[in-house]
Amino acid sequence: MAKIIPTLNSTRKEKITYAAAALFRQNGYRATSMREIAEALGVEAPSLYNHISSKQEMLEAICFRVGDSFLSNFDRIEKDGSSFIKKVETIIRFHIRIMIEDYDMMYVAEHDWRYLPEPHHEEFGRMRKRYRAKFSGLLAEGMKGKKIIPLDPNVAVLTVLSAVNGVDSWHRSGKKIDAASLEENIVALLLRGLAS
Amino acid sequence: MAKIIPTLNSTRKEKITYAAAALFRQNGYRATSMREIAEALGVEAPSLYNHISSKQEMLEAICFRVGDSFLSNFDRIEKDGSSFIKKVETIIRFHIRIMIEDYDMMYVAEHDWRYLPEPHHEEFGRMRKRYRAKFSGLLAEGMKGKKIIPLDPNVAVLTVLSAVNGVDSWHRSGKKIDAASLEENIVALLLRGLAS
DNA sequence: GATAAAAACTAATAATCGTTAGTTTTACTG
DNA sequence: CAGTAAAACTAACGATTATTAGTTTTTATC
Repeated sequence: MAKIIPTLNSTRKEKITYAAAALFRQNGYRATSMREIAEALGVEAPSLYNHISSKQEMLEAICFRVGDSFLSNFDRIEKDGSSFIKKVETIIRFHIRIMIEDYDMMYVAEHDWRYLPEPHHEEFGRMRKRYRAKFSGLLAEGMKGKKIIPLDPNVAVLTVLSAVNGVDSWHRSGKKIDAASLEENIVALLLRGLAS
Repeated sequence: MAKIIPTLNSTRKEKITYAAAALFRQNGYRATSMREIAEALGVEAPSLYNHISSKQEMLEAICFRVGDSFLSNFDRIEKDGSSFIKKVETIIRFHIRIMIEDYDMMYVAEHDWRYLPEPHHEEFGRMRKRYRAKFSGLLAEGMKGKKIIPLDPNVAVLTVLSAVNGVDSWHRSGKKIDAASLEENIVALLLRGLAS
């Protein structure tokens, strides 16, 4: 009955994907039914199949959009000519911003990529690994040049990447602090530590 | 046919819960069927119901065991008479150790508590909130006494708690570093920061 | 070795899932 | 306003789910 109205910057397929991402984040991929996605769009479930080919396809679209975004951003920063510590800071800030602005998709890519069907699951796993290796390499370089505390670079990457996921909790708990302060606080903590 | 063998420190019910926790962590609560849990124990699915009353009950047991453990540990540390910064460090180390030693249950409590049935879901949410408030209060106290960098204490807590979840990635990726070094690296990063 | 309790089994339930087939309604194009 | 394509609909499919009922096997006690 009710039609999914396409707009200039959002096709019908994209509208469905966004609605799916929102529900996947709230309830998880496996706990979200096609009927629920359809209901959120004011439509019956089989109608969705005029625009998408499967539930899995939506998850793929979400995960790889996020993954591509991170990889291409990293490459851009790597070549921007800024100082080492500034590069690290820019990468961290990028993570936080994506977490704030594209929360649904970012969250789903992080939590539900394990439900990707098998050629894609392994491919996404490799993407994550490649990203962490790049980041870890950058940190190792900075440690050599004494620009950074000597740590195991792999552990440092895992910890930093997990830390920015703290934005997740911020999203759900009242938001008593604005996005800019949130970003500054996280960056300060990761670069300078707790102890003074 | 095959019986679930109880041992001294692990009743049949606990054995089932552990097996369930392992599978919940690997595949997620909703993606894990009772048949899979039974198969992991060498038994048919309906046999499980001689020991547990539902799938949800297992999730409850897992979540609240973890939650209680964290809260009681925090109270113990709070009263142990050590210095402020040492308390913070001890709490962080406790998180990391639980993450290493009770990985399955910790992971499930963190990721799947949203599937708790409703009186318990809200209760667990309150437990998390209470824990973060305690931790946040401790940090705020340290900031007042200049023992710690001035930050928004709530953001600091969210970031620290998320950071220790980085142990998660360590679990899955080859473990080329031992648990003790892992702990030292994370503690150093959180207390002193990346920049030198 | 008989008896009773514990714990396994088989069979089946109703509910829900993603998806397909076939049809009808809506919206655009001439 | 006729014709066509897009997008909605209803009905139903086979598969899977957690769980129950009822029964048989195993284990422990005397």
